[in-house]
Amino acid sequence: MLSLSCADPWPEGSVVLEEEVVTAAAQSEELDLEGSSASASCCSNVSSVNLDDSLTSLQWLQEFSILNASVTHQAPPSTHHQPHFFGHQRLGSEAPASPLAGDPASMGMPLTPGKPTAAAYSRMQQSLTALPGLVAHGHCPDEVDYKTNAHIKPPYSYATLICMAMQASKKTKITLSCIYKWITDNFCYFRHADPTWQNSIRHNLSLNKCFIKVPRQKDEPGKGGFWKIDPQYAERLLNGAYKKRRMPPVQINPALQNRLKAGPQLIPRSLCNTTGGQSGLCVNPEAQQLLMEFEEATGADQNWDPRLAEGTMLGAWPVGKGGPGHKRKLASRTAMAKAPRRSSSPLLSLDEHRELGSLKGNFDWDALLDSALNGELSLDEGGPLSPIPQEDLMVRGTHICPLEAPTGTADSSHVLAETQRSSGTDFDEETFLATAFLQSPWSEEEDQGPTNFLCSSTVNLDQLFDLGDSLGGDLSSKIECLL
DNA sequence: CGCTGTTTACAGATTC
DNA sequence: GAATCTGTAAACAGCG
Repeated sequence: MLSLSCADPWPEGSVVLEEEVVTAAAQSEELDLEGSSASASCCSNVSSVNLDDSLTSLQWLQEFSILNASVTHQAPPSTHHQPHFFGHQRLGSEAPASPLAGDPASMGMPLTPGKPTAAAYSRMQQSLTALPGLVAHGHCPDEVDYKTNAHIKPPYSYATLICMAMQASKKTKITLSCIYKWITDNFCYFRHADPTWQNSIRHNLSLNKCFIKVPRQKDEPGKGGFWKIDPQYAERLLNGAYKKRRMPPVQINPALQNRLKAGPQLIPRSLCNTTGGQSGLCVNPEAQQLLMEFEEATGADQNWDPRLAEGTMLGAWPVGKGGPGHKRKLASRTAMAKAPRRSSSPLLSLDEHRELGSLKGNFDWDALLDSALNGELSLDEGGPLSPIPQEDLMVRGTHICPLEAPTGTADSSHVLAETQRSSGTDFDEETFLATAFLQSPWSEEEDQGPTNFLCSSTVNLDQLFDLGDSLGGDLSSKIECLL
């Protein structure tokens, strides 16, 4: 059974206000695509300049398109949800809505804009319309809200997911259960999926040299150790981050599928959509109808892409010869149907709940992309919340020295330019952007208040955390509270 | 007992 | 087609 009903870490009502989106969209219109405005940072400039050069520079961004089968038929971007590539959509400034509260995924409800979604992709797409030839796929995917869409497997590798979780944790190290927690919180798919993915996570952690195990101190309670990203391999991982990985067109969560088939009584309460006065009412025929409509729409929209065309709806878990693990997954699904295994553990020990405080819905794709492209992220800053010690940051053999300028605008381009010069020519934007991505704090509340000091300063919070850890967990907790 | 972590094996996808 | 990457499955041991 689902044991994640406790995983609603966000206060009720912490929804993303629609007007926030509108405001952000309006703000975005003030930013020019050329990145020529003063407010548009150098990163925007860098990106836009290089956009003409190579598709690969934004290939990792196009990753957002590969699983767009989930279609919401939203109004054109020119209306309400104004796409904006370089603008700010500070959704993260609001505590994100709980992915479990009114989880539309279980019903195939339309996807919500904003949050861990491909909304940024939409913004990018519109921006890219001015850049002929860059939109390789030639389609305009709507938003895939991975946070609430349980039907579509996120197109990210497990290593990337781990990396994201580590980033979101804002700590240098993170426990396995926190990784689980973050993934399930931010990717609805995994909340409903067979927990074998956790095995893959563990496998990845153990196997991938990018991840270093940090043994738990003897006096530290809890199970297992911590994990962190090895700076030595960070760049390699970053290059892999968002690297397109071919995935089955639509991966309907089999566990969810089984529950849907089994009937509403099997749908956990946490998955019930409580909106629209349906509180407590689990998946009803109407909801299932919505699911069917969703699936039909998905199938219809897959027509544009032959790769997606073979995707089907319920029962279409990796179809044909494609799809990883299609052989054994069959048996697995069978077993799953018999007993939808779900981690019975609460995933977290009590002492880790505090640790998870910084994981609460911090993942803001829009802000992430915006930050990366606005130059808020910079290699020089090391990112106040970067888990990668800035002094260790290597980009293809080039040491990125921390600069003194606290803001990553012109300095970022400087770094990039310097890097390009020093490393020859093969430093690409993907690396830069991906690096920036991983250096980015998930923008949220900490944008205000005391955090401003930390964020704007050159203080390396990792070092701070390390210091805090060395001095005692209490201090570390206090530091975290400041964030 | 369940979670954590390691290891092995295999297969599909991607890259060169 | 080989190498590599990634995902999946499973067995096993250690630990709390």
